[in-house]
Amino acid sequence: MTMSQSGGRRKPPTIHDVAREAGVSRGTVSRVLNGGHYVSPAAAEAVNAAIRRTGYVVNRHARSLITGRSDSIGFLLTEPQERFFEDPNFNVLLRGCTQALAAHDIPLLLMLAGTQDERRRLTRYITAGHVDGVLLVSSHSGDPVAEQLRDAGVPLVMCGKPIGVGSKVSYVAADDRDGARDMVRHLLSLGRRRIGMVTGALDAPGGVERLAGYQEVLTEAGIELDERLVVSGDYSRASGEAGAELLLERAPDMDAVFVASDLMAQGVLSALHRAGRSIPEDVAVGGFDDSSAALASSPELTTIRQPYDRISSEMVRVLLAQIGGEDPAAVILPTELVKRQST
Amino acid sequence: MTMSQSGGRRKPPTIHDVAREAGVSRGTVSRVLNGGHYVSPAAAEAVNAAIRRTGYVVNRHARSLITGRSDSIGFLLTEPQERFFEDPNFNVLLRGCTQALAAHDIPLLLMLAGTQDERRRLTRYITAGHVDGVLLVSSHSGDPVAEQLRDAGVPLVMCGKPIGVGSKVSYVAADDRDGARDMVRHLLSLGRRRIGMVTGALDAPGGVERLAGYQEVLTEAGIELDERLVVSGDYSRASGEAGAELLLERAPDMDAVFVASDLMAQGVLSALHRAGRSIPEDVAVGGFDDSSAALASSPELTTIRQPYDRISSEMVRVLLAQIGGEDPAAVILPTELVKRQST
DNA sequence: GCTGCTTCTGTGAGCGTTCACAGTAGAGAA
DNA sequence: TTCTCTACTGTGAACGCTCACAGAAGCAGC
Repeated sequence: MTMSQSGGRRKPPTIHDVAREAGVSRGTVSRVLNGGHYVSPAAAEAVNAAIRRTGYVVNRHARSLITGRSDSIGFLLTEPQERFFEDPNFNVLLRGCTQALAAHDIPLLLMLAGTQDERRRLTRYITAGHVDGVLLVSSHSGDPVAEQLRDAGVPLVMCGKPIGVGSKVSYVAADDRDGARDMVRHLLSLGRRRIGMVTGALDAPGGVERLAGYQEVLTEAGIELDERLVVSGDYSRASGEAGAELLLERAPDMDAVFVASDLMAQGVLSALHRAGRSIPEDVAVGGFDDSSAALASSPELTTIRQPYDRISSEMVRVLLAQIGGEDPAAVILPTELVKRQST
Repeated sequence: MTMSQSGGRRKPPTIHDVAREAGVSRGTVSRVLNGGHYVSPAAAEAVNAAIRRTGYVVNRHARSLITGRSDSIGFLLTEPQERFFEDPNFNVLLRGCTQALAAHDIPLLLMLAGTQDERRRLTRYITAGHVDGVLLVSSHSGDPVAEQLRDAGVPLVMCGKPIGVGSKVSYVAADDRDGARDMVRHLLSLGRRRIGMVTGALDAPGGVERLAGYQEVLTEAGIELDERLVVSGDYSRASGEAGAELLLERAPDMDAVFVASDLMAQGVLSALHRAGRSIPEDVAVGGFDDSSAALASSPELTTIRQPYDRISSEMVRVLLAQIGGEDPAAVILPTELVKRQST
């Protein structure tokens, strides 16, 4: 067979070249390219052979011009830049989405909107139709961007439950409350009774739910809630450190802490070490996420695994469905307790 | 020709609408859009007003179809996926490039090629002309992808010096050797004489240069090189940990270690702690990168700062220049010693 | 007057696709 | 025969833009 050579090639082959090569018309080649219905087996075979021989690749711009679709989707992160630097979760999510989209041969456009200006610029870009849909990640939800995009009719899926409940925006989230429950039950099963908590950001459902799960299990166990044992954080490492210091001050007899993210738990571990507590003997520490931070900590962190791979693949699935005309959907995925050395 | 109005407005305005609105022709609008040369001030003003009034945004697909440019560039990472999860440097680079491109209103397509299959798929995608150029990140260079893209005539800039020296590929890198020299001189200035090293991957210039700098300074200082003091790593946290264990076994009298990346230095710190060494009293530890890992370590890491923000902006600058027809270029940026608690 | 030059403007063509539609061939039914 | 139906194929027109080119207007020099 003829090898596809890379001689003095200047312009790439067009659908016309393929048609001529296969001895058929443009229309037939186009039909083969898009599903292959109403094409005779012989023609399809000839076209495929011609495509292989010429090294033809469809010109996405020409296709987009007529279909009105861009066949690309945006990954929009509306977070201050430090969090993107610091938090491994974004990475995992970004990678998962990129791969899930790659399976559909859809490129991902990375959009980082740390500032107000960037947010405006990107919103305009998106609403101009340059992407077919948006995967939106933002831990402080109640984000105006989400509503703007939804109102502009842009297919949209958020990671984590958005704050406006009935707002008709798709989202995929882990079962935060259930995960929190599992962790606190685990700490109770180890005989701990003075269990503190460093919460996540409480302006978003994720943080609220994890706190609720903690309170729920303690109440069930007949343990009175002690507000000195709860401090709030914002998912950053620094807030974990500060939170632990505050807890030690307020409740020196604390024998366990449930921390709403692994990154914060890293900060908690530092503070506890500094205070001379040994882990898990004096204080057991439980995290949330099972991010790479959990393994990088010493001791390695017992944590609640969020199924990030499934979260990202579900986000993509729901988004593509929505682009295909389906209604917005909410997906809640189960979490899993991962026991390591810190408890 | 009064047929364009038909019920509720669905389609976005085109250049034609703007032209009619401004009372000029398509050509004039196009000229205003692309630089505004050969346009009278009056016409330019009318066009801009019309653009504002109609909310017109150029259709990039139509433009790309005729110009042949896609006005987007790819960020290609050819690394096994674990490294992308683990290493904060990629994040910083990715963010820097995204922002530098955003300033030119150029979207970034994220391309992750962990496997051979993905590499093939993405190479085809790129050579099909779907992006105007590629920012290539790969710590194990000598990457066949780089040569393939270069041979296909795709504008390309690598992060870090590629292994084939005269290979006519643009790259931007920090001055690895000089950084290593600074760090080792710093350790010497603290009175340390038994200085170990955990190297980076030695199949790429970055790792080799850092080792060379280390050897150079020791030799200058009249210290005999001791091969028991050098172990090789691969930039991963685990390899740092293993490396430190090996060093402790081979040279228990070691009083300092220079580690070729912060992430590996984290591993080194763990191993040293476990062995009961106090830092920096017993062993001083110096890292490389000044990534977020340096601050997340305890004690905080003395390290060599790579100017990632400048690296990314230079990569973008060089790439855009190359797309504009300029020759490939190499840029070497200076590093800086950052003193913290680990030395 | 004609010629040349500069600055500005409008027009037709065409980029590579998809889509709607018209057309063909062959099989089966009336 | 003729008509209908199905399975397939080819063709012209878009899609929204840029580019080359032609032309207009103004001005100067001869």
